[in-house]
Amino acid sequence: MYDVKHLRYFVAVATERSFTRGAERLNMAQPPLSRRIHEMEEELGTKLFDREARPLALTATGQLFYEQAIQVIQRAELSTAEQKPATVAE
Amino acid sequence: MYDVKHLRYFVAVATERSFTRGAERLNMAQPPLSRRIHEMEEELGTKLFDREARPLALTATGQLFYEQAIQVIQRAELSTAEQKPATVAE
DNA sequence: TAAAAATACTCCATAGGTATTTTAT
DNA sequence: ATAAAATACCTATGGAGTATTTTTA
Repeated sequence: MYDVKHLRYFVAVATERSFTRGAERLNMAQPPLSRRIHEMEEELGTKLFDREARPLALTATGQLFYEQAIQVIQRAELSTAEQKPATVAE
Repeated sequence: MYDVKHLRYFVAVATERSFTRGAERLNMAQPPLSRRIHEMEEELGTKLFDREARPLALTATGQLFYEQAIQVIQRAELSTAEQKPATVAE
């Protein structure tokens, strides 16, 4: 997984427990969001969501991945944030 | 900065202190690498490299960014690695 | 003047949109 | 029957390549 944007997609779906509402939150259409998640699952070789469940649920792997995704996103946000205020280093 | 791949590009140039050698290390051409770094700089609104210096040097901001980039990359590597050992939670 | 980096294009792959169908309740 | 997710198709943007032109030491 190389694109932090995709991690945000995953987190949106996980948070909303819905592709439709996740897409709304992300201001994008549902089909491309579903596809992105599918491709992430293929890339990882494992399901992130249990689509049988109602409402949509994370698999055990999905839950692990969720924790990790949050951390990568936070790390990435920090790193950009810290550049902005010309925090000129020593 | 959303693409971890781009962070790797940056790290390659910073490590090699050269766009040309960074591109070699990444098995890509020099021009697109230069462009990506430029776009990162634009996005951040600040220079990451001092191109006057030779060998090529990181700016103070670039050094800060380097530390952060390393951490994001490591975090991202960990998070994918941890999925693989298939806890294939159904 | 020789190296390294920057431009100027061209091309293609990826990602997103819309319309529609399928699937589960 | 309905609501949500998946599929099909189309388009657009971004990223990479090659060729070439600056740049600067």
